Amino acid sequence: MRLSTKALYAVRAMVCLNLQKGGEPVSIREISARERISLTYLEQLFAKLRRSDLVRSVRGPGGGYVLARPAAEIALDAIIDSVEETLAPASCVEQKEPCCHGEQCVTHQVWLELGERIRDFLASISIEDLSRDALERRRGDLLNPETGELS
Amino acid sequence: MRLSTKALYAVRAMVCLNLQKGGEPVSIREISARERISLTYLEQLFAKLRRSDLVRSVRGPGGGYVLARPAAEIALDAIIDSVEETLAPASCVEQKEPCCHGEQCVTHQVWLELGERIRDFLASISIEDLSRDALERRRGDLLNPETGELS
DNA sequence: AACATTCCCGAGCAAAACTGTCAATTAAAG
DNA sequence: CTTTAATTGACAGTTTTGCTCGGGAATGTT
Ligand code: FES
Ligand code: FES
Repeated sequence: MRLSTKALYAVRAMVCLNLQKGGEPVSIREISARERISLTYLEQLFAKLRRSDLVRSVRGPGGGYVLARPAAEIALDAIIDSVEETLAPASCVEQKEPCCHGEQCVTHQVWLELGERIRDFLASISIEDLSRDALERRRGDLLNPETGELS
Repeated sequence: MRLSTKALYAVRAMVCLNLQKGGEPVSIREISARERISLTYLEQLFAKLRRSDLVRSVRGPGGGYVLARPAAEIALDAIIDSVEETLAPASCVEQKEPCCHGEQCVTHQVWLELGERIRDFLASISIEDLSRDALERRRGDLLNPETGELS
C-alpha cells in the first residue's frame, strides 16, 4: 500500500513551485538541489505533469516550470494520477477484470470504497493547503525557537 | 497504491473459512479450488496468518484451518498486516527515515493522515461483515433472479 | 552568430518486489 | 502403515521501480 517515490516527489516538487516568490519559473535543477531528488528522474515526472496540464514550462535561461493553475485548484489526487498509474487498491476496481471466479465477488465493494476514501482524502488537499502549512511552520520556528518541537 | 494479491487473497480466504458450516476446518486445497488461488501460494499466506494468531491449524485428515477468533473480532487491517508489510503510504511514516532533507517535511503530515484513514477504514470492517454481505447477496439472488443485478 | 541555459524525449538497465513453484518433512486420523 | 494435510525453506520467473544516459530543441545573453 505504498505510494511510489514518483507520487511523493511530485507533490513535494509542486509545493516547491508554489513557494517560489513572485511566481517566477523554477528550474528542475533547483528543485533537484533543494529536495535532493535526481535531476533526470525529475525530468520524467515533470514531463507527465506538463502533459496533464498541471504545470507550464518556460524554456531557455531563467526558465523552468510554473503551476498551470492557482495552487488552490490543484489537489493531490490529480498530481498522483498524473505521475502514477492508479489510486485503486485492486486492479478489478478499474474494470480490468474481476479478481474472482464468475460469481459476485465478496470483497469487491470493500476495495471500491477504500479507493473512494483514498481519493476523496487526497482530493480534499491542495498545493495551497500544503504551502500554507509550510509557511506557518516556518513562522512558528522563528517565534518559538526555544521549544524545539511544534504542534 | 495497489494492495498486493497477498492481501486480496488472504481476505477472501478468511471469509471462506468463516462461511464454512459448523465451524469445521477448511483445507487449503478446498480454498484453492473455490477461490482459484494457487495452492502452494496459499500455504505461504496461511503460515503468516497462523503466526499472527488469526487462524488455527488442524493437521491430519479432515484437517485444515479455522478462524482463531470470532469473525466479528477479525478486522481487515489485521489480516493485511499479517500477510503484507505495511499500510503506510510512505516509508517515513513508519519512522524508517525522513524522506526529506533535514528540515521539517512539508508532506509528512498528509501521508500520516492518509495512512490513518486507510487503517481506520479497514479496521472498521470485519470478516463477519463481509460474510453477512455474502449471505445476503446469495439470498437476494434467489429472491430476484429476474433482475440480474443487485444493489 | 555563438553560446549557455533549460526543457524535451526515448532508450536502457540494475535492483527490488511480486507471485508464485518445488521438494522434503511432520503430525494426525483411520 | 497409509493417507491426508499442514510446515518449512529454498528458488525462479516476471513485473515494477527508480533511476541513468545520450542526444536534441527552444530560448535568452553577449
Ligand atoms: S472482482 Fe473486484 S475484488 Fe473480486
Ligand atoms: S519525512 Fe515523511 S514525507 Fe518527508
